[in-house]
Amino acid sequence: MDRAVSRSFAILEALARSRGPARLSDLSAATDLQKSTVHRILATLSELGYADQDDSGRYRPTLRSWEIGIGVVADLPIYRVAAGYLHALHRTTGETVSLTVLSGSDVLYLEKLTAARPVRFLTRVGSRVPAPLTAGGKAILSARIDAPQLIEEAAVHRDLDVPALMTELEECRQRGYALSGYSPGVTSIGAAVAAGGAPPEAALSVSAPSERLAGKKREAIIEALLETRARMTEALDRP
Amino acid sequence: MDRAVSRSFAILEALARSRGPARLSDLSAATDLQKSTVHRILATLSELGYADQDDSGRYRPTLRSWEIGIGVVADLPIYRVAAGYLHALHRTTGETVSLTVLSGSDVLYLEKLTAARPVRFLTRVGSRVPAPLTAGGKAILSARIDAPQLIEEAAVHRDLDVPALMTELEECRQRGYALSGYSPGVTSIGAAVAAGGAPPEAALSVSAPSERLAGKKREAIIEALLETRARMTEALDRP
DNA sequence: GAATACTGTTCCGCTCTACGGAACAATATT
DNA sequence: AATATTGTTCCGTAGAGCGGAACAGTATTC
Repeated sequence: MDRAVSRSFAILEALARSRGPARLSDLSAATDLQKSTVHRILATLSELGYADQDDSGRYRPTLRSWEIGIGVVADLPIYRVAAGYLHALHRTTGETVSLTVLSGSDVLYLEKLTAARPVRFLTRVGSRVPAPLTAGGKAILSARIDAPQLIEEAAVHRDLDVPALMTELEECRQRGYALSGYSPGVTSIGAAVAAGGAPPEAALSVSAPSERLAGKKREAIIEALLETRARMTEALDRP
Repeated sequence: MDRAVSRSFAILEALARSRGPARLSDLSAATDLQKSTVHRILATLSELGYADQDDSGRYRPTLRSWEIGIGVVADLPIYRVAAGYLHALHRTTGETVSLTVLSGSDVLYLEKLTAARPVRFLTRVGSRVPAPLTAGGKAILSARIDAPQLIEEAAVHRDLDVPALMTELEECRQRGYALSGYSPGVTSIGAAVAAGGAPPEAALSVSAPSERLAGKKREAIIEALLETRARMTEALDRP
């Protein structure tokens, strides 16, 4: 475990986490590293183009890490294929649609198209939410009942009741989609997307204020969601 | 210049650049580093959550760098403020709108809302294009005539005629917006956005097939663009 | 199916890098 | 003016990281 490498990423992460420019001393405190060490590594990061120093001596991260990261997602088959379907789903439903992927016990928001009448949403693209709390996460997990340790870990992570979650996931599996409402007043409907026969890693979801997701409209949205999921899965399997 | 740190980023970049999973030997060749060195650093990167190894032994970057990067852009005032204005501009014009920032001699595409009737576009979010070739880049540079070395460097970088570029930029400055058509058949109109009296770093632009950008519609788009720029600048200056 | 050419991985002695405490100059704060 | 910050530099020393070679496993080849 290369120490300097590990430390450099710790510093970069601390730099990105700090809103606005960060001071050397703060970074030193945040990472629990000697000032001289942080200084030297920051010099290296600056030389590599990952950090910058303003006139007052404070440091900020550059867009370099973003460039790399965006290249990584752009290379994901799911992401590449999803764009068109997300837009279509957004257009037909008129509501907020999201693309999420499973990352450990969390779900990661890869893309989101916000409704014209937007929901008070806490999540933004790039944010993590515990999988069992979201419609997309439940949809993915429900297709993974064959891997109970995964679900158990996700549940324990959040002090959730494992048997209760299991039965809910089983319902989701039979129904073909998952429901969620961890943000009060907001309901989400999610469906998992699998590629090439492998267990699903991603999910599509539609979110809206609960009162807009009732009756006929709700049925229409579920139908559009499942239809989109089917066509997207097909597109992913097509080489 | 910490060697291991520098090397670790070189490896991570090579990993991100390689489309699909990368083999150790290829990374070793690409970075011109000993196999054992690459192996050790990859082990570190994996432990830190930046890389992953599949069953066949090949390595892929994780979404970790993306998470960090997206946090960095989300923290940019320009990015945070822009979202709403981009959508509005997209709605009124019906065409592709982009938000770019200057990065060295290039322009970096931060955000893009694609038209329903999309243009055959080469650029995607996260890509770099030499500033003097784009409407947004010209718009930014035209507001920087006070810093000729910046413009000169950008021009030389691309073997462009410096005096010619200078006169064009001067025209842009007087007109208030920049034009560009480096992709054949596609015209873009760009306007620079400045914050807090500082020289502009970012630009808004509208792109469409040249034939759609003529006559009255062209005038309307320019008006909408300049109006949006004005309101966005105002919003940026409001604390 | 044996032989070859790759993989990724492990080992280990030597070198030099990265470390961290202390002193530094330059600002803020009191 | 005095004090407490800041970021920066210096340098002797410990040990981290290096790289060559040998390793085991898997495709490829003949």
